[in-house]
Amino acid sequence: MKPLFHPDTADIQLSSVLYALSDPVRLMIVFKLKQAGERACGDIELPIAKSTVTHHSRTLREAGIIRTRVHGTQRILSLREDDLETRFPGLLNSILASYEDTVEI
Amino acid sequence: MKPLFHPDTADIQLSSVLYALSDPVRLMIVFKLKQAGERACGDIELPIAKSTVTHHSRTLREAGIIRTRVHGTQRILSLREDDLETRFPGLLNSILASYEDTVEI
DNA sequence: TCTATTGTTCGATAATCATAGTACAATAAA
DNA sequence: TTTATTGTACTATGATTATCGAACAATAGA
Repeated sequence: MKPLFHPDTADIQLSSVLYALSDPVRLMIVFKLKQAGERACGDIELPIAKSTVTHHSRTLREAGIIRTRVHGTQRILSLREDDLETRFPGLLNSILASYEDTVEI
Repeated sequence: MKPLFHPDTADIQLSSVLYALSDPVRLMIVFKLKQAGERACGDIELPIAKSTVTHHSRTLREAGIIRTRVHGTQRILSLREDDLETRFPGLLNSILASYEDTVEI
C-alpha cells in the first residue's frame, strides 16, 4: 500500500478545498463525517462503487479536508476541522451550514 | 446574441457555486468585483484570452454568482451578493475572506 | 493456514473543462 | 457610412475527471 499523503495545514489551498467540496458525493461524505466524528470508509452509505469511494477519499485527503488512518483492514476517515479552521477560519462551517439548509437530512 | 441566463435565487446550487469558485481565475474575478462593485468584462485585468474570459463569465453567471448587464458594446459584471446572502448566508464572505488571507493583494 | 473483510490499484471510458484562435455580431464613434 | 470597440459563437485540443469492474494487498478471524 502506498503511503497516505496529507498536506500540511499551511499548504492547504483554497481552490483545492472548494473543488473537493464541489462534488455532491464528497460533500455528503464530509457532512456525514461532521456528524459522526469519524467513520470507516465502508460505513459511509454511498450509492457508488468501492473504487469510486477510494477516488473521492483521496481527493478529499489530498485537498487537506480529511485525514485517513489505517486500522486493521479498514481506513478510518476523519474531518480535519481544526486544521481547516486554522487555515480558513469559518469556511468549513459556512459551507456545511449551506449544505444543511439545502439538503433534507 | 443569445439571451443571458441567470438562475433564480432559489435555484442556485451549492455544488455549482463551490465549483465555480474553485478556479483561481474565476475566484480572482469575483474578488475584483467585490472590490470594484461592478466592472466591464474587459476592465478586469486577467492573463487569459478574451474568449476564455467569456467562458469563465458564463460559468459564474450560470452558477448564480454574478449578473451580466448589457451596456453598449460592453457587458457589465456585478456580484449577486444579496442573492447569495439570501440563499447561503455567510458563504460568499467566508470564501472571500479566505481568499484574502491566502493571496497577497 | 485458509477464508473473509476491507479497501487500493490498475485500466478503461465517456464526459467535462480550461484554453486559445478565428470569425462574427452589436454598438459607438468618426 | 465606415471604422473601432467589445465581447460572443464556434471549433478544436489536451487535460482532467467521475465512474466502474477486475485483480490485488493487507489484515483479521476461524
